[in-house]
Formats: sequence, structure tokens, C-alpha cells
Amino acid sequence: MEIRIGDLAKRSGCEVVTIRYYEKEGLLPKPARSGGNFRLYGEAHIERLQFIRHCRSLEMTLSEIRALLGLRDNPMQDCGEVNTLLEAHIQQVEMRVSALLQLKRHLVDLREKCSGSRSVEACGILQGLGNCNCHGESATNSQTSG
Amino acid sequence: MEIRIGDLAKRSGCEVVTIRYYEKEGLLPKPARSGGNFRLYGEAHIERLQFIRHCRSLEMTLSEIRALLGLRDNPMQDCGEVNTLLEAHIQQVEMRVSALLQLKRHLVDLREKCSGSRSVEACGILQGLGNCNCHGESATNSQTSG
DNA sequence: ACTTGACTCTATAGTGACTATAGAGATTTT
DNA sequence: AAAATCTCTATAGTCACTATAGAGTCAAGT
Repeated sequence: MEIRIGDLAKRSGCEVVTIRYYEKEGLLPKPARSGGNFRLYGEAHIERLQFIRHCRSLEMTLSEIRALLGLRDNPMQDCGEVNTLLEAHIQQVEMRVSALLQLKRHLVDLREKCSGSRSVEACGILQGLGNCNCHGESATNSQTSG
Repeated sequence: MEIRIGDLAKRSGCEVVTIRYYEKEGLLPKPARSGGNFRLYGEAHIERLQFIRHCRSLEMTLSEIRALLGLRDNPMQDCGEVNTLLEAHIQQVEMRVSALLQLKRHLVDLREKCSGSRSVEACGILQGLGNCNCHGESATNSQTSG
């Protein structure tokens, strides 16, 4: 059974370009090619891509997924690493949630500051945003943490 | 009082390159220059940059901040737009939090599947990740939504 | 045989909010 | 005067894609 990239896209709920991107990134092995140079995929590719998409839907990064795929490809190894990886990911999500909740409290506080006055000049929100009492980044770090 | 970019960076808790980036993006006006072509900043720049950083610490995008700065620069306008913008931002944060909480439930479910078996082959986590019962993206959309 | 349309190919650039680097010039300190 | 520090511009890289251009492939209809 050989399907082309468009069918694989439909089966995995993933765009064609994204499949090619995963191939370039080494997450999907290079498939066979047809006479006309079209990619031809089999069962193994379909299952692997679905695995990747499931991980992505859990917001794992491609490098986390690469690690999981690596473990999957060497099934004799210890299961502990899989656990460790998942545990770390859960912690990241938890940290992100608590950062966002704190953030939301700030935003809601700020919202209260607008007393319905008419001009922007008098708006407590903008004044609240101007008063910066914290320098060294609050609890909200989202960049380059992977 | 004129300070150079390094001092501004220290006062605002923001990297030098980021300040130049904000200038390029039109968030900070182009400052005066010294004889040696160094940027020279005054009080207004300091305050404006602190405003930007405060907004960023609340995870507003640069385009949201641009809009707020625009309102701030025309103080005779109605305050309503500021409110609207903040309200929209709060909603975004709320949606993100609930998406992440759902995500976390999935991850925790998954963690339970590892019964402490020895080999990766038997690990319920990887098997759980393989069984993809959902195609069309779960509630977790974080890309290109601005 | 020819055309249409849908699909596929490669390569490149863009997204957001920066970060990192190279190579040069300015200023300050020793 | 030399060394260390700061600043300048310009460019490329990050992440996980998305978008575009321009060409080639294939099946169906005329």
C-alpha cells in the first residue's frame, strides 16, 4: 500500500508542507519515490506521523518528539527516559499555567483602574501600565526555553 | 539629561539590541545622536520604554503595544479603545490557560499509563501517544493567532 | 492529441520577538 | 599609547511552521 503526500496529509490532519518539513528535520524518514519523483508512503510512515501529531497536540517541541522517536526506535532500552521526558514536559506546562494565571491577575487589576472617564489622558489603565515597579522580568518567561 | 543605550538598557531591564529593535519597529522614536553617532536618550524615552516593557511583561504583542502607544500619543481620544484592547487581551490569556489545563490533563493521563515496566516496548506512554483518536487539532492553537 | 485541473516538486522568504554574530568605530580607563 | 569597554550597522539564526514562485506529473474530459 503506497499513498502520496496529499493522502498522508488527510490521514494525519497535517498539511503537506508540514510533512515535507518534518522530513527535512529528520522526524520522518525519507520515503520511496515514484517514477515522477513523488513521495510514496506506507503504513509505518502514517503511524509515525500520527505519533508526531499527537505529541504536537500536547505541545511537545520537535526536539522532545525527536527524543521520544529515538527511544521508540530502540525498544530494548529502559522506559525511564520516556517517563522523565513526559514529567519534564508536564512541569513546563504547569509553570506556564501558573505564570499565565499571575499575569491574568495583573491584567484584571489593571482593568479595574479605568473608572469610565472620557479621555485617554485620564485613563487609569495607561497610567497603570506606565508605573513599572518591577524590572527583572516577572514570572513570565516564554522565550528560548527549550 | 542624556543617557546612552547601555544605561537605558539597565534602567529598563531590557537588552541593548532589543532597544534598537523597538526603534526599528517604530515603538521608540529615533533618538538624537552624539558626535560619534551614539544614540542619546532622555526622560521621555526612558518612560516610554518602561511602558513597553511593562506591557510585554503582561505578554501583550508588539502590535497591541503599538496600538496602546498610539492612544497614549493622542490623549484627547476616548478611553474606550484602551478598555477594549485590554479586555481582548485578558480573554486571550484566559483561553490560553484553559487550553493548557486541558493539555495538562491529557499529559497526566498519559503519565499514568507507564506501569513501571522495564522496556520501552512495553511502555504505555509511547503506546498512548501512538493512539491518536483526534485529528482536527484539539483546543490548543497557539500559532499565528494575532 | 490536447487541454484542463488537481496534485506534486524544489527553493526561498516570511512570521514574532527577539538573540547572536561579525567587523568596524567611539570612548574611557590604565 | 594601549587596552578595555561601549556603540555602530548589517546580517543570520531561533521555532514550527506558512506562503509564494515557478516548474513538473498525472488522470480525466474533449
